[in-house]
Amino acid sequence: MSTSETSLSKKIQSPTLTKNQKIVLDLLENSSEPLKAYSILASLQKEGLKSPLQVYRALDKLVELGKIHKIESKNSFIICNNSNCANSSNTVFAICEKCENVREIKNAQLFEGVSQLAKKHRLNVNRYNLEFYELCKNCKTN
Amino acid sequence: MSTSETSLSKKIQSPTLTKNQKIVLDLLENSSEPLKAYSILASLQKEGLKSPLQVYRALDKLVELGKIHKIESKNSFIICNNSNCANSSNTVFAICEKCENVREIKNAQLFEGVSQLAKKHRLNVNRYNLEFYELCKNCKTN
DNA sequence: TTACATATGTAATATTATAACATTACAAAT
DNA sequence: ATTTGTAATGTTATAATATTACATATGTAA
Repeated sequence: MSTSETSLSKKIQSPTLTKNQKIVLDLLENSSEPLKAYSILASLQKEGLKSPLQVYRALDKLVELGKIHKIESKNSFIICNNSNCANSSNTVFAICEKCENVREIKNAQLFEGVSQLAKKHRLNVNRYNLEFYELCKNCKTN
Repeated sequence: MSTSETSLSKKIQSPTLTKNQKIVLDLLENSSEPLKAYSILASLQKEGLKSPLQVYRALDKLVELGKIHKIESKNSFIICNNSNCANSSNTVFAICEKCENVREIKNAQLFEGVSQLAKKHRLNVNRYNLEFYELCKNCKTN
């Protein structure tokens, strides 16, 4: 093993995920919609998950790492599709008022705009969570 | 009874609250912080409330009327201190990351700013909920 | 009066989340 | 190689939050 490899093999910002974290992240990555903790548990029982706590612990960690987000108003979790999140941890979602569909909005200008607004109003904000309620395309046409 | 009185005595936008709604609103009005449903229940048992459902029903109605707001990330409810809410139903909160203190921000320009941002980014937003995470004054000095 | 919508009371239960505690895995330091 | 510390795990039990279901009452408009 070369010395150079050892010094580089340790990635600074992203610790390797543990088994439970990996399978939970995997499930969310392959889901088209936010999932709830107990539904994750049900789906992953065949992979060995046995208790809610195992799920919640994995979820907590993944949120902390910015790999997923919690949709607070729905008690559910969604994969992060935004490379910025690991850094800023700000989130913007559009939630359909009818079908409850959720999509994360990743628009650097919008992010920045909200931050600027906060600054302008003398708010010393570490991070924020913005939930826009709309009528999604599908629901609008139907 | 004069005819004029009958025609005016019915206020358009604010139905009279029922007993349960009134006592829940009262409690929130006199609270310096957001309250949780079951803590409201405990506080109001002497007033006759007996079941969670009575509390949740009153809360739902009050939220619908814009008299209170739900802080989604904390499962708690806070009195609305913003005369705009009945109309716009947009909400902006500043939440302390340390002590969990919550204050509602009522700044028409900020409200409008966020709406403008949404519009600018082609989002057709009915209403929004914005939660700013900060370190509050108290926590900052300590 | 009838009919309707809305609110109520009550019990049971569903859903979401955490506490407590014993154990294991792994990496860093010696 | 062993010790030590931190984080993750497994498991049981339970706490906290929220809703379903159903019977009854109340207010209001036709």
